[in-house]
Amino acid sequence: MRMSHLFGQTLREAPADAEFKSHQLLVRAGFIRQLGAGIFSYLPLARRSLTKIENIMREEMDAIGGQEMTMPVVHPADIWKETGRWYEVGSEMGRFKDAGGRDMVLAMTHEEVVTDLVRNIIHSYRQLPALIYHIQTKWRDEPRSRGGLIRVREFTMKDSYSLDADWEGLDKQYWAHYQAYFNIFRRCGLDVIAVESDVGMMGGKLAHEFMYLSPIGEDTLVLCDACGYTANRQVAVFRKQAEDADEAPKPLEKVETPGVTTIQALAQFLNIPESKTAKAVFMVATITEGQEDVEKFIFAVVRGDMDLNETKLSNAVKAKALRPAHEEEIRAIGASPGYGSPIGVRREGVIVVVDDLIPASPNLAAGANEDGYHYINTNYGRDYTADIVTDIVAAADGYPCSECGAALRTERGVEVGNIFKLGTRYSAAMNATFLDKDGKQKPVIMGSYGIGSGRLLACVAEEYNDEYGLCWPITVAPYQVHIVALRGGFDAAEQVYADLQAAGVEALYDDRTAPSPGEKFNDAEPHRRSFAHHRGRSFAQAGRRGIEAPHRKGAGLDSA
RNA sequence: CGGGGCGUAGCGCAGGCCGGUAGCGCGCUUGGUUUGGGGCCAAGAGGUCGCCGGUUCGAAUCCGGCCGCCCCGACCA
Repeated sequence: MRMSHLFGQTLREAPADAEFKSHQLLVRAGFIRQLGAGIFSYLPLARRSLTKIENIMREEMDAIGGQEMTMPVVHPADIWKETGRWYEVGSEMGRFKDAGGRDMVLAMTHEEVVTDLVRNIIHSYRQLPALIYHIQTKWRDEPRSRGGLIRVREFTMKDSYSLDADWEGLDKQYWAHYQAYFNIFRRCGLDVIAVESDVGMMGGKLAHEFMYLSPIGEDTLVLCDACGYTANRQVAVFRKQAEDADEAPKPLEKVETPGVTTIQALAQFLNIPESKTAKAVFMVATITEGQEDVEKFIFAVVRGDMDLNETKLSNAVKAKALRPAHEEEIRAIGASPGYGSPIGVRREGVIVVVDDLIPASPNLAAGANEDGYHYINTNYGRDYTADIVTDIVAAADGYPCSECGAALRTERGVEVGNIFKLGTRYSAAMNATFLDKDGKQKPVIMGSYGIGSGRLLACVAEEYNDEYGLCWPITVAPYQVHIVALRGGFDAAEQVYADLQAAGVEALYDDRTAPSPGEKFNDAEPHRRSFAHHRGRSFAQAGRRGIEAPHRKGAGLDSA
């Protein structure tokens, strides 16, 4: 490609609103332009890199038996109504009506379409297992897109779907993806770790996320260096140790605690550790009952020194949405903000969820549902009971690992891929069944697996840059070679460019006559091919010594 | 959705309080000069000052509404 005709422009300054390195550099280097919030155009350079990433994904998918296809971006809402997601997913789903007034959906993922195909095509166990995939545009109306290509609303994703007759088959395809994903990220030059994750709106059984560790990540990961346990904080578990578990229950007592509305203040006031207190957290959950959404007040109790994990709580009550309760709602059930207590609150329309550490923890201080008063020596079972007792606490730095007891550590990460064991959630809902060997109709067992190509590109950019600009791994670089022609060397550069093209090497040739050498070099930097070959006067004079091949971080090809 | 900020040339910004000719740097065009890290000189092109309404003789500037974008939080995977 001749740079004189390359569509795109390098910028000296990044747009003021670009926060992350990857965003700044991708814009400055002429890879992307923003059209609207979370909506980008991908210029020729970016397209080339994306194509390379997508071809790597194709190769790895094909290697585990995948067949590429293409499914539509616009779906009739009917199939989403069949699985219930039309009702379950909120404003994140793009919806509109077609000219005939029919409800339509912009694809946010493709389980429904796959399942519709499956019920029309798969009839017999003889057609299974199968693996299909496509690379297609998705729309997710994130309430808050940000960070350039890291978090966008319109994006392209490689998503694959496994179809099996039995659970062993699903397991096999799941772990095949697990390995294939590591291969894909490694070939793109990106180090990732796999963590156990929440199944979220996919509603499956087992899920892993592939995380690029970076401070810009929006997910918190919980890691154990001793045994290798890794999980998204949303689902991370840890070993719970009760404090004074064998202490005998003491009599319940109401004490005056004026102005003491926080756990910290309470512990200080009573001169006890925070671990000897119980914390009440008030939430309101939207729960689907039949076709209807109802709001339920959630009264959650965790030990005072720990934090509520909203994902765990949300899963425990099967909530579609969860938000903090307003003060009026709290008062309405007979509780008092700052002095909340599970003892003596209204129970109708209220779900009391208690962390499983609480029943093992005797004599905790808690609120008295009366401004200015707390109870001491509350004991679960004797003083109050819950509708649900389960783990609803967030793991944190230093907590003991559930596997080995060593101290856990947290890190930030960006989710670049995920794999889900869906099971029969979609096939059962949409009646996608096959006739098995034993002559029985059974729902197809499914898995779904995604990697966002733009986000992956952004993460690679985030990882591979230096003070001059981007320095792509050769597998992702838009061009393998960058030739800069300087005065006195144009003829030689033309020749090299022709030779490289003839040899099938992807070359970007800066044939522009106007810019000064400094400009051309600087223009080459943010583009950052892995090599820059310069042809100039010195080349004409000194022959091969005029060739320079700077080898920087990210370059992955031996010098020719 | 809550809080905050910003919309003036392709990019980065000034002007706004105190209403009266639309400005700077970079980029772009033309000519000259220069040529190994964004050099220099000269001449140009390019703007419904986000949109709608109001106040006023007169609005980029003051007032109201709306839209868009960014950040923090909530949310989501």
